[in-house]
Amino acid sequence: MSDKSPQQASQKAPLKKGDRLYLIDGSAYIFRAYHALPPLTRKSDGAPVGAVSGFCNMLWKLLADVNDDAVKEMGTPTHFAVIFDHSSETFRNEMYTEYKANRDEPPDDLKPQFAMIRDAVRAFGLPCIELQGYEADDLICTYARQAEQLEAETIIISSDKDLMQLISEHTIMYDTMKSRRIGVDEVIEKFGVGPEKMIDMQALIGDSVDNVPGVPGIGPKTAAQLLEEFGTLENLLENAEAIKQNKRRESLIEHADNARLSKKLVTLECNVPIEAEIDDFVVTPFDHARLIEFLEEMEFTTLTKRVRTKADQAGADVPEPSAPAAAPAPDTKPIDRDAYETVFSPERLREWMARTRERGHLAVDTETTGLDCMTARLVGVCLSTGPGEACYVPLTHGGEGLAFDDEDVGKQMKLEDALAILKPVLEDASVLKIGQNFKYDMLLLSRYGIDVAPIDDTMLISYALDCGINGHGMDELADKHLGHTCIKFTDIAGTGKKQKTFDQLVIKEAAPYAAEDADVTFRLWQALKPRLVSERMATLYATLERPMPAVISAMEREGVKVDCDVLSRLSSEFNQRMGAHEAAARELAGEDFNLGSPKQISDILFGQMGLPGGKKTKTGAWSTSADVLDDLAAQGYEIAREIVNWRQLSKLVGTYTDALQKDLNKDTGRVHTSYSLASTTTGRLSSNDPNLQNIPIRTEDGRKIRTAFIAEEGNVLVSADYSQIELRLLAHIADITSLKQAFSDGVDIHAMTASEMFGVPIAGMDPMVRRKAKAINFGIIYGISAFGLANQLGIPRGEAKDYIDAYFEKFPGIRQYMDDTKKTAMTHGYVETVFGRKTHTPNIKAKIPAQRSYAERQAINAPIQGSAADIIRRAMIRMPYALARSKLSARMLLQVHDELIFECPADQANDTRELVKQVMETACDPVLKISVPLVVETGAGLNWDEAH
DNA sequence: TGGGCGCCTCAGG
DNA sequence: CCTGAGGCGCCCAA
Repeated sequence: MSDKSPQQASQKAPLKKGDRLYLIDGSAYIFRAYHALPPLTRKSDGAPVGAVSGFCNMLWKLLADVNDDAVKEMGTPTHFAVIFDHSSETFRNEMYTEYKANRDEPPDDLKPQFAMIRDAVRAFGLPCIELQGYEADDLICTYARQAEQLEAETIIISSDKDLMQLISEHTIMYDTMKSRRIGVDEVIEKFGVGPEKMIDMQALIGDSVDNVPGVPGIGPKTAAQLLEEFGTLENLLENAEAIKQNKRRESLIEHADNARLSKKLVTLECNVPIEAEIDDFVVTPFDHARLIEFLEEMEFTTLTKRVRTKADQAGADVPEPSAPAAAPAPDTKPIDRDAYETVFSPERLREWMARTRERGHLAVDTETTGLDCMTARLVGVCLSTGPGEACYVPLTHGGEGLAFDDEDVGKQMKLEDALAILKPVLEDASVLKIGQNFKYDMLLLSRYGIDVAPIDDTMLISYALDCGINGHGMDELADKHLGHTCIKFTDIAGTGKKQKTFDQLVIKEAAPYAAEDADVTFRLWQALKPRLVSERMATLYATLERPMPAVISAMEREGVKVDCDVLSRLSSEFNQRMGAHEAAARELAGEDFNLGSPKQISDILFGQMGLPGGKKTKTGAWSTSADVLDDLAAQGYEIAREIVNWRQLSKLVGTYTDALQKDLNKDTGRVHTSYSLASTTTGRLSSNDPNLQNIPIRTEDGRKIRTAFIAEEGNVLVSADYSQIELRLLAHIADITSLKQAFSDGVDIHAMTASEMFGVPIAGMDPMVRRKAKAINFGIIYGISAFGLANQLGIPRGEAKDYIDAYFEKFPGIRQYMDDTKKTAMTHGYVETVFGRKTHTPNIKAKIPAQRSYAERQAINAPIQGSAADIIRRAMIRMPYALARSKLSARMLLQVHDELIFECPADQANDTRELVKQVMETACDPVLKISVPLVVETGAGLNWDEAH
């Protein structure tokens, strides 16, 4: 054993005589569990988890079940570690390239489980041991031999015969699947020789699976007989001449070298340069909360229950683990910008990757030439393996001709070299990648051929925890959680027209800024991730947040095809008509003015022309909004009509027909919006650059814009939208029997509301009456106020109040729901959706009544809007998998709150519509039963207008 | 002169 | 109620 300083040693528990060291052969277990256990998938997202489940059950039994056969027989572990193979290449390949060469790739539904199993080990608070270039067996050998010298008992959990050479008086194996102990006697019984002869035995018989040659014609029986007679392999080979049987003798002589090589291959290395020591493996009390978080995330309900029961018995703090001792509070060094390394050589980068694999996690941040990740180029990569352990890897600084002098530019490693080193780690299922707004980096890296997985996103963790309390940008989070002020990008790159892109920065100056981002991201992860458990948001995060970056970045990268010619034609049509309105308005005003300026309009109308003003704006000016101008137009003031018409067209040109053409990506010929995953307080997404969630539909002119969104040749657009989802959720959440019945019967919900409120029959109903009821239904969802409804319907406040009263009279359950929701917000400070997403409502206790009412309306709206958002998220997360399973090549392109747009080959339109509908309608299954049917309507067409 | 920012208005759900 | 975008107009710095 290497010697350690006393301080370090005192924190450990040295292995001593009589202690029991359990070593799990993790890699072998994974394969066996995968094949032996029935396939099991996680309900929420269909991820395969069978092997993980088996693994967790085994760990739990060994560590916590006093009645477990193995533990009863072997005794409770004092030290415990799980050992994994690191990669397929080991030192054995250097002496024999064919070694394990015919191993197949693990099956697709096993691969993702490797990472999960490592997560499981960590969740159990156990060390996860692996080392580059060595097999798990070598590490096990090294540790077992060390334990042997200390006369401790070693229990190797495996049934691999390669490990049988380790068996001795103090070292045994245990096969948990067969509940079978394998000691010296068992080896002799099975192979006819003792464990000390196992190496020679294997060298003779070989192993076809691992490509160990052995000696042809010699099997276990013969080998045992020969070893019995000659003692050792070497002795046997030297005296092979003496063997009587012709075949056997000749084969041994001919293949003596193979036998010797085989011996080397099967001999385990017991002097591996280990990094973790046995003393570190001491079993410590469970962090039940951490384990439960993981198990819940995996949706292992039975085991979760078991652990909970045990935790309760032990009086453990679940779900509120608070004791500082329990919380992993690593002594975090303060942020030091000068301490970061700038990585120039592939060798150094490889070393960072080696450290990453040891840690099992890596914070990643990319630096690029711009904010649009569909056009930006990669400039550098920032990495952090732990707090303060960060580096910057500059790659393409000074890209296109140097506008400055930077001696470091020439030292940068080649982009493709760096990517080749990074890719295996970024894609390694056993290394967790951590990012802040990771969707951006993932999309960028996907353009460079790297699919980052698995991931955590600090922005989304913050969103799950603190929605409604603060924003979720890195600078704000760093300030709040780390008390650290980040360097702003504009501080180093300047601002405005002269702002530099990242590649134009001097590396020495850029590096601290860049590396800091990765460091901060890592520290934020440390600060925020444990809260998911203690605040019981782990499942929400795992099911509704964590999967989003991958799904959304795929959509963004896909983009949607836009026909520029259609947009141009519309632009000129609208411009022409605007000209006519503008001329008419000026004629009527008798002077020139800017129709785009509310201030000038107000001056003309309410000043010079003396028209009656309606509403005032927040700042006290007369409003010129559309409904005010509509009123004036209705009173016969033509100028108001002209202004309204001009404005509408101006909006369409400025925001859509002209603007969208600029958003066309030159490489793809498509428009790629960006979805913001954490900018709403309800769980909705928002779309920007350009916003494709507010493409007009309500007016005829506006709808023409939708005809410019088209499908690729031979394809169609498929649209699928939830019908009335928010009202349905209101009926479910507030538990309104009559509403639920109406939805089950499939009646016209607004007409039904009108009929109830005003006592008129549905058949032959006045459309105006229905319109009122519809406005009220929407008002209810928004946490109605008489003021708002009056505004909406253009009726006096008193009348609006009468309607609301009539509504509450007919649906008393809704008033009840509203009161209850306000109460919840008051007592808890938050409201939540059907899936447990929280929106915090800090203003609910505001002194100012207007502020408080506003907060109350938010509180009423958030659970409804948010539940709908959760449901469509679930559908989106499942969609890629569902499409693939149905062998459909449809791509999901857009989300507009209750609608999803796909593009698919024309001949798959019907199948796609059917599948999409099915997935969306069953999105709540199986965790939640909604008491109203969710109905999805679909359409298909050559453009978005036709598809809708 | 030009960048930054608040305001108003309006597109969608 | 939840959003994002564009234009205007004001303020401030260079």
